[in-house]
Amino acid sequence: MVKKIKLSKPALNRAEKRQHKLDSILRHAAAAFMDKGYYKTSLDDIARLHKVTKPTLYYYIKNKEDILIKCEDVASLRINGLLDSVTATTENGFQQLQAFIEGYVKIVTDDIIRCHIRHRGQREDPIAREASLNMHRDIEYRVREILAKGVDDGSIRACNTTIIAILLFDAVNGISAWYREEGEISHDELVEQVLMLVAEGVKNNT
Amino acid sequence: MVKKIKLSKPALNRAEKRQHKLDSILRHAAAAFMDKGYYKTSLDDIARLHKVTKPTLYYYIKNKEDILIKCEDVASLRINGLLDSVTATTENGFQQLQAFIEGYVKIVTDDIIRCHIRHRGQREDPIAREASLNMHRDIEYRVREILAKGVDDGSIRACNTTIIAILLFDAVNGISAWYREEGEISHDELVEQVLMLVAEGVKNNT
DNA sequence: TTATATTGTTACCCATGAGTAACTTAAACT
DNA sequence: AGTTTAAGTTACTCATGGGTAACAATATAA
Repeated sequence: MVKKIKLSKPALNRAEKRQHKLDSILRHAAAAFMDKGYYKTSLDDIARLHKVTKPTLYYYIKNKEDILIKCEDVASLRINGLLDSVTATTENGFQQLQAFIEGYVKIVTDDIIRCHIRHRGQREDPIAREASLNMHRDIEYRVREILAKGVDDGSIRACNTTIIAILLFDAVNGISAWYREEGEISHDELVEQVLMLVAEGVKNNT
Repeated sequence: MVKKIKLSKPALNRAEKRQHKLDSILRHAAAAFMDKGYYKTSLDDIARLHKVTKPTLYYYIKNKEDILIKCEDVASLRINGLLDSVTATTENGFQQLQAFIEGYVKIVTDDIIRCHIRHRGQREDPIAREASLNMHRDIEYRVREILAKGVDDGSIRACNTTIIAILLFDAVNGISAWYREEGEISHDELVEQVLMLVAEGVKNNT
């Protein structure tokens, strides 16, 4: 008889497993929210995607809205992480803006980011609502700061950085609603077109 | 005793009155949808805004979703009307694009237009959903045609008109979510900034 | 092996809100 | 005037779905 090897600690401890489960729930939920919208997605739907029953979800989340909040936390980390790395360089403002857009177009197809973009500010709890709006404002503000830096160092023309930041951010956020990686348009072409628009506009000056 | 003057036909006949009531319902509904979102707005809420009771609404609308559909019809008429007048001129593509953006920024603060932008495609009935998406696609297509005309006549630089049309359209549609006429930013400043971005981008080329 | 905390289940409660039936009041056209 | 149509009301039905209580199974630790 083969001697049983005593298994050392399982590959993943409880906390890690729990975290994985939560991540999976958030992913499934975000995908469902993007597919059918928040209100048309029931907790039973989400539970089914995750192959558990509804009450089990409550072991990982506080309530339905908490899913949205947790998704947003993940999205916030990723977007702010991108902004951190972009603004940490010694490049000029315009180059940082380019880098941000490139990075943003890469992550904007992720369901959790898409979910955040589509559902931000849609909270029933006024505190959660405020937090969501503030989080978005903070990000927008950081984009504005990049523009301001560019205006300052001369790489970006003088403009109302508040307005321009919102317009640009809305344009790239919009990508999350229509762009599909499997579709006709390649990622590179998309980035190229966005960058050209941002840099030069559309007017022909030749 | 004063002789009673026989009143001639009332100022508004029934069909007109009915139309006015319907318009008012749509307006109230659109405002409520923008304030709280479609699903958080009950028919009782809308009825209350209109100072009637819920069943009365059913004299004017088929069901809740029908409100969204009727709002969209109004929005479609206005946006396509703008596109009609813009494309009827002999101006070049870039000038037509400018004219469209100017006109669009003017109407984008209207609750019914905002409601359409926010809720397009969000239909339970698959046929209504398809209709909503097609309507939006048609408009987007017409913007693309303006760009294509501009590329053709040399007023707009060569670009992927499909992508650029969506990006620009998303940027201006986004305005409906944040711009308030009572706010800090004047309408003229907003239009100026949008047109500058569209024309020249943000890069400083001096 | 046994005790304990962790996951999970079945079966329910209950608030909400869309939609309807049946009835009342007001207006308009002979 | 009286009849008809429009417009509105009160009082319901009923499906949906978030959330919970109470119980069952599984895994970890002693």
